[in-house]
Amino acid sequence: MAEKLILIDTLSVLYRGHYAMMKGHLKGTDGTVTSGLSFLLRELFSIIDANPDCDVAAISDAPGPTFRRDMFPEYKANRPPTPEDLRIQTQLARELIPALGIPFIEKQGLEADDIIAGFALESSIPVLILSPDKDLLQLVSDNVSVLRPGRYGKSSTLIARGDVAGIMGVPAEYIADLLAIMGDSSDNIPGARGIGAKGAVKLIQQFGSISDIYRHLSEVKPDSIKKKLIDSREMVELSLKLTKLDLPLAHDLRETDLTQRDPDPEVALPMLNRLALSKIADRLGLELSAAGNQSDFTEMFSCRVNIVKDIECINFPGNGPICVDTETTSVDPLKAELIGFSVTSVQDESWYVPFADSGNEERILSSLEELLNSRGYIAQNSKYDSRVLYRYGIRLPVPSDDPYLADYILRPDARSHSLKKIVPVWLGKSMRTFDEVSGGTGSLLGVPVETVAQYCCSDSASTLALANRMSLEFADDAALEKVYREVELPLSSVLAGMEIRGVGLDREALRREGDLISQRVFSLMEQASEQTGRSINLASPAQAASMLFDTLGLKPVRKTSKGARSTDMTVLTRLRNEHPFVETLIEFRELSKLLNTYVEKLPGYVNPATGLIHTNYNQAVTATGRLSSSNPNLQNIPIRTSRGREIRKCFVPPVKGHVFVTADYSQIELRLLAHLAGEGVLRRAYRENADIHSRTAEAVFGDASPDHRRKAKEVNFSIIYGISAFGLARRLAISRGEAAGIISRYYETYPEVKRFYEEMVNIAVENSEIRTILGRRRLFTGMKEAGGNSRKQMERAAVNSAVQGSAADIIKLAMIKVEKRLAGELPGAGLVLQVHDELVLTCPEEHKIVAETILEEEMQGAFQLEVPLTVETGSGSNWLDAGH
DNA sequence: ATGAATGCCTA
DNA sequence: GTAGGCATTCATT
Repeated sequence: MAEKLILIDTLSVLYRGHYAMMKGHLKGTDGTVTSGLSFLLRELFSIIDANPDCDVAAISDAPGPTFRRDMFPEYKANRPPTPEDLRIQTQLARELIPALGIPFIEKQGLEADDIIAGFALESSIPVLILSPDKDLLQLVSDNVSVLRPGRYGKSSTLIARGDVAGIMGVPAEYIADLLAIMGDSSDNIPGARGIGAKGAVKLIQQFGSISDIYRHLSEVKPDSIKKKLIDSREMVELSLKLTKLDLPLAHDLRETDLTQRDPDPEVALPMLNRLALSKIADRLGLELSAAGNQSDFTEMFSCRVNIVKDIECINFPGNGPICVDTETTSVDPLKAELIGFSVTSVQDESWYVPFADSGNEERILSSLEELLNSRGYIAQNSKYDSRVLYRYGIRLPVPSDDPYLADYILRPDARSHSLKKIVPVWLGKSMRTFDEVSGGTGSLLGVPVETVAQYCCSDSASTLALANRMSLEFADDAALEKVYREVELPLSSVLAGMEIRGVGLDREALRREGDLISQRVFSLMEQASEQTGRSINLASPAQAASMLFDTLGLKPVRKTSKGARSTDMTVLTRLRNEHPFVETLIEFRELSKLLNTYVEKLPGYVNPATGLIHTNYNQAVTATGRLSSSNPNLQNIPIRTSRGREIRKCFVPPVKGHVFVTADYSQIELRLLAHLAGEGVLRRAYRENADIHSRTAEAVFGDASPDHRRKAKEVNFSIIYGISAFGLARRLAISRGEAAGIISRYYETYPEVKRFYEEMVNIAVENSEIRTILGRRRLFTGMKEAGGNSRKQMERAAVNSAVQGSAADIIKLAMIKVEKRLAGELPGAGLVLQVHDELVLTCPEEHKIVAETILEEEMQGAFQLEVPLTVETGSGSNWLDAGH
């Protein structure tokens, strides 16, 4: 007797896969589109792999009419004909699936849903249904779960009894009722006219089933809903017959043998071959006849696995750092519960320690902390593990290696630096994915400990192997190795600390500000309809364009990249005096941005356990070496407008009695330009502590009037972005000719800047890379071949990378130095925020002067340049007041 | 539900 | 003109 019955909603999965994979447009050797089929087979075998002892049936709709059509002729009547690509794939599935040894079932007059329901309801063993379709959620029970296939590389989700209400709003037994009320346009199920998903959920939550609702019709609250229910009664009851899956299993199907059989290579191989589905063939151990198909098969990474209760008494071979990998319940380090971990000390031997419910948690943790601190440690994306372990009381030193960061330094152009991606690159082996091991459930909790141990040990063993392999790669590039070992590795500990400390959010103040802003937003919406005489969704750029250029007759200024008439800020600014509605739209845009992005989103990021916001600093995403911040992004908190500043005010120190101390580099990128370009005039100006924008204004315009100084400031910034006459013209709202004149006068004033620009372009072309002041690389390939705008764009990026990347290097050095000093001199203080040229720390109020001094000294002294680095500091009880 | 398009916040 | 993250709309899935 099998342990589990797996039912595949074949066509739904195939359809979903076909659409989800459209981009790839997988094709067989004869051009047959296979996106959906390939997705279906992948999902199917990944479930089978995860459930070794299971019965399986691939269920399909039979062609031809169904009993539902007899009952309701319009059923599924509004469907467009199946696209040809899909029709072919369904036919292929009919032939291929049985040949692969998977029972394939369809029956005239029945839909797949009915057959699945029949099997599921009568099964005596647990049932797992693979389907993206929400209709089938009505079958979920203690015995039946639904697995939704992952979309676009995301992992699949397992929906068990307790999960349905969370997803759909009502428990499984009411799903059919829910669908019958809300209707379904794709199946042409009518439902109650005028009641949508939200209304239907509300009704069911309040009254229960459809018959309950109609029994209590008099109690239904808004009369409008009551009337809709009365009007649609017949349709709703008919709809329920269509949505409800309660047919008993047909007799002839009851006898079907659902055990898996051996594949039939005679039929399957030629098909797989023709369709170029070699991965599927590999999986089945079938050998494809065509030559060359084996070459993409790589050996799986493997290691010896020991499952142990504790590591206390183990003598780990060697004396180098220990490689560790944790398995947890979440990718979010604040939610993650430790399931277990593995340690590897040499080569390919690993120890796995199950942690959760071990009954021995304290001893395990203390022995792990002792081991990692005495020998040093290595981990893939160590910041994650160190944050998880921090919550268990473990304090870790700076990691000795982290292949995630090493790969970012060695292969800055790689899209992902994840373990699964880099192991094949560096070690030539492939890795089992998390999804495969979790059986697509997204969780390791139900997975046998032996499997988890194997997976976890492979991770830590491969991480150690990577560290060793990648160390060799650094050997002939001392500068690059320094960036990795002396900047990125120590910085990862600094960032972990910053994320752990978090920042406070004054939710009360934020809510008050939000109330003010939304009041104003409402009145702007009214104002808009008065000004234009029509109703309009101000949030829609398309509607805004139609209003401005069709209804109000204003002249379009510019096209968007896709040819639509642009309505962005630069356009609206020019149209400002043409019609009062423009001003209304501008203010609406500002305020709705603040509301949607900050006021309404930030409170959701406050961690319930700490009461603080813990952002994530990503250390391996940007092209230039900068950090980025996400969930939430704290590097784009408003500051320019007065209402924006009110939001910044709501950020407060994480500890009572503390203040924020901020420090930012003054014009660090322009100073770096002076340094890197060796531009004597600029250098002298900075050494004399001159007002650089005024100097530029005098040189370029002949005087430093406020307007000329402002323009000169823009010009100085433009240089850093890789100047172009076109861009500067747009920025300053002047003609391209005038902009070109300004640029040439700029270059006459600072000739070395022009030379520097050309030098950077040359280096990028010749070496296919640009390096920062510390030697960090960014690759520029194909510049020789590129022409026109694409070449120009690469040139600007190359110049900017040298400057922006070097600034990133320097502030990273400063962060490491600041944290070190704080740890020694002001324990209790610590960095909390970095915004590219600004650092923010938190410290007790009485230490703010010392803290300012430390920030200033360490930031100024982070790296010696030919020009001074200057820093402006401030302190206060919120982020706005701490700035200046 | 997803991704492209558009737009806007930061340095 | 550089570098990011993330919001909504809208069409397509």
